[in-house]
Amino acid sequence: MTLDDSHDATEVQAPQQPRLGRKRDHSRDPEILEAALDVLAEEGYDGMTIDMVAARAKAGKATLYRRWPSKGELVVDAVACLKQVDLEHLPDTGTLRGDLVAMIKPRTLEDAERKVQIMGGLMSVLSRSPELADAISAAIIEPRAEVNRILLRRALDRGEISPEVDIDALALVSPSMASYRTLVLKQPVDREFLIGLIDGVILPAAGVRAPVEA
Amino acid sequence: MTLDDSHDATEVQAPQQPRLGRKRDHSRDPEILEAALDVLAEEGYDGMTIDMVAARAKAGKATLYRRWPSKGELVVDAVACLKQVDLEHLPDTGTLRGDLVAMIKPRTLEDAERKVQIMGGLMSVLSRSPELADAISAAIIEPRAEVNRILLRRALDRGEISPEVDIDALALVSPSMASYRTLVLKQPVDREFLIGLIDGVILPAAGVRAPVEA
DNA sequence: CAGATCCGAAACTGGTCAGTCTCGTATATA
DNA sequence: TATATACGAGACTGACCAGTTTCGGATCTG
Repeated sequence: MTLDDSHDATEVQAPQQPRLGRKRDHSRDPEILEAALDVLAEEGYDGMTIDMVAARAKAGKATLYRRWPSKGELVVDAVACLKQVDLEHLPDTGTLRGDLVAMIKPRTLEDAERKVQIMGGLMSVLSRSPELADAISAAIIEPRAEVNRILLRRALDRGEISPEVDIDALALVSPSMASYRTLVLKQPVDREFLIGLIDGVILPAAGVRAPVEA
Repeated sequence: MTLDDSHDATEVQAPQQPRLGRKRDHSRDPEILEAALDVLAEEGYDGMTIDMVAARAKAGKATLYRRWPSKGELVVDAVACLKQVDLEHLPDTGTLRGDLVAMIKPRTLEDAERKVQIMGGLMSVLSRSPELADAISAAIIEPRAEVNRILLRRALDRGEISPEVDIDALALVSPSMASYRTLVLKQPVDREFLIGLIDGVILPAAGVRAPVEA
């Protein structure tokens, strides 16, 4: 949304002639947005300053304001630009447990942790800014839930889990517990934790029979 | 901690002579701390100003600084003053489900919601202030987990759940999902949600047989 | 009533930060 | 080489806010 009518589409990928010179061109937008996300994850919304973002992107503060009218809109854009999980290429191993375990990849864990940190840094602003709340929801919250819904629905179609299971509710178990563990308990969401979550909570709640005795 | 060596113990409950005059006395500490918690829950740490707290407590800003050296310490004190759950008088109905359901009381839900809001408002500051992180942990996070651990341990002793269940992990399901629902999804943690959580997730994960067919 | 104490109100100080503006430079076109 | 554009750097402005100080009034003590 905030993205459509602004600049990204035209400028970010504008080919022009990328000269030999270092990195100027036009449109350093992606670097700036990435810098904003980094600062956001580390400092939170209120702790983030425009100077921090500019410095990290090695850009001038004025450059940021040439592209975004305010800090708030920059952040909304940055969040909206978070790369999405590819819902088309989810693991399909034939079992719910297989799919869930296949989702555990170092790359995915890092990505998820960063998003959770960003979400945490924006937590107290969510109530103040519906725009931002929508951006976060669309970029982080919904996709994560949707992945689980898809895997659970497949398991349901396969007859692996009972039709009485509340898929929508169950899809939120992993995002909830991972966020809480990262933001509140400050503990790592690693493979061990996730396997325990899958075998100890999600599969039993889904009514899958043997929680796998190794 | 930050409480012990300061003032509360002597001033908060100092009887003195509560004269007929309106409400002066000495030690409006409780009102001030309550005001701080209210503002905190509504605005978050960075959104909260000392003037807001003073205004809400109908006190002068100087009065706050006469008692606390900084905003940070005021907040730490306020959080530490949150009234604790009484771990001695938990429901004991004879079944895990009975105990968990008995924990659902309007009073408790309100109290929990406020604490979660406060936690959310402090989320982005947790990394910057270990003191505050400790206060939150001791006042909000640990007690909530401990309640569940106690109920689960009782169920274990009763033989109601299998010894293989990871009680510590399971005790975090409810706090995690309730926090996520409140702070991220902005949906109410009401009786319906909690019953669904108990019957759909916690009891199955605990290995309790019949999830109760009404 | 006289002195001491504590209060709330509000003025004040200093630092920080969002947002603006200027300027010297580097690039791109021609 | 000349012109135009967009950049990074950084000075600047104005608002806001933590923390301090002042002051007039109300209460308690004697």
